[in-house]
Amino acid sequence: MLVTIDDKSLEAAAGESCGQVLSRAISGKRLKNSVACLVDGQPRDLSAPVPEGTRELVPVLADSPQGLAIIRHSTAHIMAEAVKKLFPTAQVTIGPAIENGFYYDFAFERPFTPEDLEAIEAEMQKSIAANHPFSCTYVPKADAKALFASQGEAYKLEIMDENIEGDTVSLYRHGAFTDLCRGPHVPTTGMVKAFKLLSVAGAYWRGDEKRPMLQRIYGTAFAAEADLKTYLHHLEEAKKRDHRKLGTQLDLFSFSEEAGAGMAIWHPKGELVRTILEDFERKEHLRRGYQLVRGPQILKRELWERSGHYDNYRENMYFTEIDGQAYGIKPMNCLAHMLIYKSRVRSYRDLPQRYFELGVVHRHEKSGVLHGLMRVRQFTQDDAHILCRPDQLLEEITGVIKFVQDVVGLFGFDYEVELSTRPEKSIGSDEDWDRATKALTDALESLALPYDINEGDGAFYGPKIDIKLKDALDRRWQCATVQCDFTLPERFDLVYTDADGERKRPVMLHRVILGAVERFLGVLIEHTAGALPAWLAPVQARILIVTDAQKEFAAEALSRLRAAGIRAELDDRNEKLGFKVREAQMDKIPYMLVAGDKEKELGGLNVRLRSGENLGVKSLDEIVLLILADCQEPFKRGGMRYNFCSQ
RNA sequence: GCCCACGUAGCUCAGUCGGUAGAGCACUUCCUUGGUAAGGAAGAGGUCGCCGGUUCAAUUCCGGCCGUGGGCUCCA
Repeated sequence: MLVTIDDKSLEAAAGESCGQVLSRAISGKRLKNSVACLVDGQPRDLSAPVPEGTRELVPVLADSPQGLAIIRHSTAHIMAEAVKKLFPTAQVTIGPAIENGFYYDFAFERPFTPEDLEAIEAEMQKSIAANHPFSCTYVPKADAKALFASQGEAYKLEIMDENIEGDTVSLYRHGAFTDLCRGPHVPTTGMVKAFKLLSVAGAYWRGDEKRPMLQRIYGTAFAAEADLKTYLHHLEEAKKRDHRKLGTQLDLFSFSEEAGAGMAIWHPKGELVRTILEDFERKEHLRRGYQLVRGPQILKRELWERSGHYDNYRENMYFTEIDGQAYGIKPMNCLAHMLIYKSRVRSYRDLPQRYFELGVVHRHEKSGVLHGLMRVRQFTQDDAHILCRPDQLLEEITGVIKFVQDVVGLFGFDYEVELSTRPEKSIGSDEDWDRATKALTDALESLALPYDINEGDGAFYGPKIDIKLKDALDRRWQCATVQCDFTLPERFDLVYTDADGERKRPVMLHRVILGAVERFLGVLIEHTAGALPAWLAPVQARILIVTDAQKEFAAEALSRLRAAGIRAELDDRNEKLGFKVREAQMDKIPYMLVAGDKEKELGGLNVRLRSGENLGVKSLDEIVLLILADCQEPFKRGGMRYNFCSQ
């Protein structure tokens, strides 16, 4: 795999390409599966000459992550070639590889249509069939600018002016198409074995909404046709898990054009799930020393002016007027929590104060960003504000992260952690920022949580940790977050009397665990494909009768299950058992309890799980214990306590 | 907010190159009492998102609005 180059072989390799040296050292087959190589860790074309001083060469295999990125980026070039050939007036801009594919942004006078995409694909196939080599040349920047200027490629000129330092640029050519590019690329276009163009969408030039809107064509490519098929199949499957689809199918929630965009309407089953989840949250917060509080839905505008929300967040807020007095509908819960803190004199002994509220907030999100339950205009945050002394910061942050870990672990999510540090525009002293950032990193490290750093992406008032969960289509949604805040305590003049009798400023932590109940449920529905764990399932058990000879027996069994606290229902319709099982399966009900003559005689019910497994006939007592144990199981595993029997 | 696409029965979708519409599931009634993913028959259900324009005539063409989807920007 790894080819070490000593001085002697480097001399022998003089004038040879990396590919030639590698082909001598490794089997031809392996080289055939390679799309590029790493020269001392740097990705390079196989056709590149071996640079002086090279110590090692490593082939990059087509199906490795790096290999896929190179294939995808090369496919983007082939796509740009096809677009320029079919639509000569289109201007090329940039076309990187991304997580599951690639895109290329074009400036063109009319929108691309699905038919255009087909034509582009066909044109790409021609280029691939021709098996053009990708070649790299280094030219003076001035020459490259002359070349792109002659082709009317204004965006490429801008990139050279603003983004490329030095006097030399690299150009990649295949067939008749030349692009400004750093590379590397696959050796020839024929190495692209499997690709598909997926969609076209608008995208701002340089991601700036004040710049022109370009057209972005998304596509994907894989090392082999089978991998592409698998991926496309995965996309289809993921769409079936879409929480918007399942929300309708399972009758959990809906949106109504009449009610308004971004306003979820919770149906009985959905509201039940929410209630169970919120009840769980209240208990877990109380266990961890939080206090339950509740603020008003609208507060006087002056308060929002004082907090800075009016200046910084006004476009996202809704306002109203009462008796000539202006009010703002809360987009956040912190203000009332601070008023609670201020309602009496606080001693250092009183800290930390941890105020928890399932706070309903309204935010005027731009219409284009609304997305099912994931992005709505009214939502409920599991919000808390912790007011503590600076010396308590580390312990409080650690406690919050541990809390998040417990909850995320309970549901078995994949997640990513990001630490965002001080942005350019920020307030507060260096000392405060350093202490807060250190507290956040110390907390992450003490819990051995891997994390990425988002330099300069913190809030203007303090650094933060974000935890992002993935949805069915691999999109990331921010859920939990912990933010340090020195500003609001300042603005609202929050103080406590310290041991030395001095009045001091507490630090405020803003934090959420689930984030928003709505978003979290959206992600959870996709994560579980709608088969919610038994403790959260709106209907835990459904009794299915075989004939109406068991109606009475089944009704009796139902009331016994309900008396034991099981959320059960009865399907005594005049339908065949197979039909009822099918419906119960589609409703994702964890326990299907069949009542036939046999069961009636034995005084029990036949237990079928939604996995299809049949546990045989069990007594009602056994069934109750079975379901309750199933409900407790995730909590036991996570070392949490949540008592179902007390409900 | 921006670019593009879409909006037909409760749900999933056909259809109409301008002459007011159809299927499956669901719903109601009847037959069927059937043992682990769809038994049968009949019936009912739509001002084709809303408002305007063009036209003898608009669900169909045009415009505006509302809503949804894929992205961009922004965020829990």
